[in-house]
Amino acid sequence: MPQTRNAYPLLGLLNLRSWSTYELAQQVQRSLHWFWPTAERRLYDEPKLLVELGLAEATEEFTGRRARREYRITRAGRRALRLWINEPSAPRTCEFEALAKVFFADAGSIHQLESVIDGIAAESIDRIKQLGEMLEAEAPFPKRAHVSVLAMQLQLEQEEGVLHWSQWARTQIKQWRSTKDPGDWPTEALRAELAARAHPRAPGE
Amino acid sequence: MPQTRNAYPLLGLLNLRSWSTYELAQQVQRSLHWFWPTAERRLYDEPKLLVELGLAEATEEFTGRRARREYRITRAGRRALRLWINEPSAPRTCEFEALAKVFFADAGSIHQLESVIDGIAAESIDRIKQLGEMLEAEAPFPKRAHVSVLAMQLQLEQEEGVLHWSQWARTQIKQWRSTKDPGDWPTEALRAELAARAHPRAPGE
DNA sequence: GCCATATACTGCATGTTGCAGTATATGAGG
DNA sequence: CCTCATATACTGCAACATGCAGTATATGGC
Repeated sequence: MPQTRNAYPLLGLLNLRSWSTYELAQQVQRSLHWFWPTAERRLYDEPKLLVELGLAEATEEFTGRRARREYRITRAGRRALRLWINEPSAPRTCEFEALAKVFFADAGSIHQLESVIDGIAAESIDRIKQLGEMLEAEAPFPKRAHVSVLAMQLQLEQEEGVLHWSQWARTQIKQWRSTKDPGDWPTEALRAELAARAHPRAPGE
Repeated sequence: MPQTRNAYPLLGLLNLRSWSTYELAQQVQRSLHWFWPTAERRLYDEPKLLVELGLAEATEEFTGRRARREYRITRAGRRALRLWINEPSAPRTCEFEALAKVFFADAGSIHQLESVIDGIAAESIDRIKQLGEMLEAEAPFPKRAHVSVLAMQLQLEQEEGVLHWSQWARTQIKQWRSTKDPGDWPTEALRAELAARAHPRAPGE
């Protein structure tokens, strides 16, 4: 079966309709990218690999002299897609450079930390806006609205969570003397509160 | 300045103390991996690149005949780290195979979807547990507890968000006839609710 | 006609990953 | 003491992913 990381997500899109490569690239940017980021460069080679494996078919079409490859899923492709759902999923990973900067904030100044946090806020506001636009636009696949809404619920909540955290963090660091000295900020109490949340215990325990 | 993606996060760790490569690899797994996932294989080459750039220094030490390289940050390294904090951060990305499966759930069955969601729940429970253990263990860098707690607040909240979503999603799909037919599930009302959340409007607007 | 942008790609150097392997040290158990 | 599993400490390498720059043709506005 497919060896590359993008094979199944791409089969997922091909299962919705046929696409030209350029259209695929655009659709990946619009929807898949939120939870399956990949370089556009790959999107021109990967469908060809699917064709080699019999999971997709390609036709070449022309606009004047400009060629375009259009891909369509095969029955074997649909079957592979269905089986993929059964397989254990890879652990979730998140690449968050700004949070790394927060984690190493004591290497810089409070002003720098403020900027980083503001950047985090701005990004989540922008992503929430983008999600909003997608939710309000005419749905490209109306019959799939229910699964789309199910997934977007999580996407939106994650973005809201990041935004709320950034607002909270902004208020908290105001109490710090410096990035190296939190002054009277209740570090220990917050640590204990987080620990309790991570280990829910019965009242008597 | 450094060309590789791991340079600055590694400098961040080197700024805390000196490390052998193996120790670095372990520490990356413990802390950085949550928001800066990288392959262990890289951790043996990258510090050498930092040394070449004058951002770190290495000493070779021995346990009997077994060699070990220990790395320590330089002043230039500290400066580079501080400047990194000022640079625009790369957009956050999240690789979530299970959510991709949810997104393409209509290619499979309700039972498959239930399994995927249960897997999501199990993973977040495990990660919350791990965070709890970290919060309760003796802090490796007590003087940095405040920045650590600040970052972990976001980590924990994201995990809780995923867990809550999975619980909610589990109740919702119970109402679906199939992954292709949500029956009377209020798709449109939920879509509208999400849209409203994504576009906060004043009451008169 | 010109030009900016869209559509539709590809070559390629560089960076990243996963895996399998090597070498030495350590400690438990027989 | 010996054996063996695991830890410590790496490296080689094939395959894959990425970013970037480039090419070619189509489109539409001025």
